[in-house]
Amino acid sequence: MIKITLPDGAVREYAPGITALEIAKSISEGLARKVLAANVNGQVWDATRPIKKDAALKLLTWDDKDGKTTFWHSSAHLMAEAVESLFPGVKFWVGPALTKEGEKGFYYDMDLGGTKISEEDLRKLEKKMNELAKSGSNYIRKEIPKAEALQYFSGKGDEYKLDLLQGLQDGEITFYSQGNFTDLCRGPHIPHTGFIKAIKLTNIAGAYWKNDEKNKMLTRVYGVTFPSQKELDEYLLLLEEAKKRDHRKLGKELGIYTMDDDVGPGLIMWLPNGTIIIEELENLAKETEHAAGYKRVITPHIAKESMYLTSGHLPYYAESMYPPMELEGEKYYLKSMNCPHHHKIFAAEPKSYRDLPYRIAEYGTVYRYEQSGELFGLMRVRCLHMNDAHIYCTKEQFEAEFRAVNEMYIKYFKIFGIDKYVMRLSLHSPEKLGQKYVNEPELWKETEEMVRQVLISSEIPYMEVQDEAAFYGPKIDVQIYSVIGREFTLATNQVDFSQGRSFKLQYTTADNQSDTPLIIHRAPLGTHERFIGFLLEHYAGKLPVWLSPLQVKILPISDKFLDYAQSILQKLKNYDIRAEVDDRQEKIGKKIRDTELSRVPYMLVVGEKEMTENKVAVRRQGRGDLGAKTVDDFINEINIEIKERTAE
RNA sequence: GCCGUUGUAGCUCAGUGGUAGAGCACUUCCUUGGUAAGGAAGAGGUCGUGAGUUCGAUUCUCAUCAACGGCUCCA
Repeated sequence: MIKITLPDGAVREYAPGITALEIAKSISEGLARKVLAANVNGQVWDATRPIKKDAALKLLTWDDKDGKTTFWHSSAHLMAEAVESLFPGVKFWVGPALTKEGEKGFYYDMDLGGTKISEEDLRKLEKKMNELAKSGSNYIRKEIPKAEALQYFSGKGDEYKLDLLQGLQDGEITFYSQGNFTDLCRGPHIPHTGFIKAIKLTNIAGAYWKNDEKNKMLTRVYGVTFPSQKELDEYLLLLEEAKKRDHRKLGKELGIYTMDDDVGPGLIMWLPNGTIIIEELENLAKETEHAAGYKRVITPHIAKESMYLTSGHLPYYAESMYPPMELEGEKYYLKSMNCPHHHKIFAAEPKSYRDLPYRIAEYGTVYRYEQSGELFGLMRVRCLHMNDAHIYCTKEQFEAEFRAVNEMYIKYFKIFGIDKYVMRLSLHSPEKLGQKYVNEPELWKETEEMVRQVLISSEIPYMEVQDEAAFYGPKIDVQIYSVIGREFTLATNQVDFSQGRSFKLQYTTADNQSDTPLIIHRAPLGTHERFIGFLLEHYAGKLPVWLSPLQVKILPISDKFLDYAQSILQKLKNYDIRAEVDDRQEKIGKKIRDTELSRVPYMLVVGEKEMTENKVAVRRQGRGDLGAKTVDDFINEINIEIKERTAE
């Protein structure tokens, strides 16, 4: 007999070779009907795989992350079976479940050999999958010797699976079959296809083989499945809801920004409403930076080629810059970063250690030639306005400065109520030294450790990622997700041990020597484009009062009270409160509805009663009637909310 | 840049080988109405752009631009 330890600590004895599914049955039939897979000694297994030795066992159902992953991976196999029956001769690459935060479903990459697949085909495939699922075929695991596996796939002329086999050792190769479909697969799988009750193939996309753009492009079909139609419906509804929060939709609805074919792709024009948001953000940045000892500077949008040779941008990042324009025999580039200009400002006057840390800030406009397929609303654009600053400091000052920058992030995030983010320590890749990264192996190690120590001692939770550093040094990135699940770097705090030397930046030390400062590049508010895109989604368009382009709408009950409404408008304007009167000849219900939908935070309803008492009936967007107040009381309260930048 | 889809009024969308339609928004008039849609009339589009097929193209074909969904990329 073998001992099986369950998650609650209970130990049960079974005959060797028992499966997780049989164990589930021994506990309860109901449980057995839900088991998708099993965690055996920390590894996810088929629920139908015999357990031969003592083990810790956790039964996995739809409620477990690993249960879902197994379910979706098995769904990918089911889809492959359907594809093979509709498109004979198709060759498959890999078909994993989606595992990233917030993602649901699976895909399968395939080579259809020139056949194009359409939306219509997806519907046919769904139908086929439903048929196959109903048959309830078991997923059958088989261990196969490598030689036999090689023979099988070379017989089929399947170069993709042969390629996968190359990386596998004899003895670790398994095939899985269900119905008429057999695939090289590590597994695990759910017991049978009958679990898959609701199927939706979501889209067709191209994907480079092995994620390398030099390779052939395969066809990728995405799909999502659920154990019940209800869950699929809920999921689709959720997607619809997310679309409503998409910053591109909100940006249009709220009159934040526009783009135009004649201006060019990725070039944002900020409408008056968007410009108000920008001005408020810049005011916040100015106040914060002023308090933290930064000085503001302004630099031009272009510079000569020679500066970008010095900075290292041209050798490392020419492809991401707009091509140069030639004037008077010189090449000029649109700037893709502000740092070189700022370095020149540092160098403009001799510096001593007494001048350090030297902190200069600018909402700098930069231009980046992003690939056309990468552009994405406000989140990925070609002209952006960075909340940029550079701190030039000594090695001794570095830690305190770097820490202060992190603290500034956190202060900002509090204001915006941003609590879902990931701090990412972005490190270099040693094998890319001299290509993607400046070739200074020792300095890389040293500064990476320095940054890590700041994070650890500040007790900031973070994750480490290789090959995400800037070319001049490691950085801390703050990662966020758009409503449709795309990941972006919102803010960044970077160390630069390289450009100070490239630009021959110097300061005089206390013992009258010369030294090169370390540089911190930081952008806690990222760029206006990405930050406002993020804020629109974060607040679902309901911006806090201090950021709202229009803060108050005055709604007279009828024309008779227009004068009174105008007098209130004047008072609000005296306090720089952004307000308008709705002077349309509409009923109050209509005015309220329209104002609610346009997400103006405060509505002031004024009629006979309010006019005689010199009051306003206050209504808060999304919350309804708050009752009557005197105009002065209302002004005092909203002023506090604006000045304190209250989060909601 | 690559694969795929889409492109009709300010917005959301319908439609057709014989030069276009709805709802909302807009304008005017009636209505002066107390907390999420009062009524009527009107104006508004060379159907993304260019070329081809055709007696005739917004509709079919090709090219091009842009947007969208992915891939690659993201200093």
